[in-house]
Amino acid sequence: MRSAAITASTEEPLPAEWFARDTLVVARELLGKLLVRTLPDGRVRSGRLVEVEAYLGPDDRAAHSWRGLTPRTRVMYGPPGHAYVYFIYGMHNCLNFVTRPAGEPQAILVRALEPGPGTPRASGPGLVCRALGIDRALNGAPLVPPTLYVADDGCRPAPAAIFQTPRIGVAYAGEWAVKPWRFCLESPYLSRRLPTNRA
DNA sequence: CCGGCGATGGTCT
DNA sequence: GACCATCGCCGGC
Repeated sequence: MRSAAITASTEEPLPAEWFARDTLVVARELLGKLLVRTLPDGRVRSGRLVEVEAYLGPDDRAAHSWRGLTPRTRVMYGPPGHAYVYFIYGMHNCLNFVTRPAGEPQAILVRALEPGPGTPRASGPGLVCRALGIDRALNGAPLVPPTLYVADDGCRPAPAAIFQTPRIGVAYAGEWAVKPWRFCLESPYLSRRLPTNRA
């Protein structure tokens, strides 16, 4: 496969329609794409996506939208190509990309990045948000430059470098807990090597 | 190296 | 008032 190193080649921001497709296809194709964040002071942080999880609400019991439309899940029901940012465990933010057309509450959680220049390690969903300076102020924001967006720089991971496991931390979700909807790229920056999936 | 657990507050019943 | 799509520390081996 092409080197996983961050390159300076042309970046093409992924449009909202790209995110409207089948969520599992979008999740797989997100691997190797660049996540770019411009901070309020103008500094840029970035990373290559190496670990994501698909949440296929409302049927998927592990998805926040399983219980339907609430103030928190409102953004999941909105149009694709937007950021769904939620706060958890009293101290961490988690970043998702909304997928599917409005009305279908599905999203993809960003779990780990291979950090780009000037970007701290981001091996875990809370750490991704800390590294990129993302909090709930960005909940509902469209994924467009320069604030926050996903770009295709031509990186095409070899299919053999991609693997799937059950999602992390959703053991409560019954049959949905074993769905192999965590998508990973072989990388030293994964949040964990084995899907321990503790409750 | 690993498993257990505390921190800390929003969300929903 | 229970639960939570987490993290990092600490102690035991």
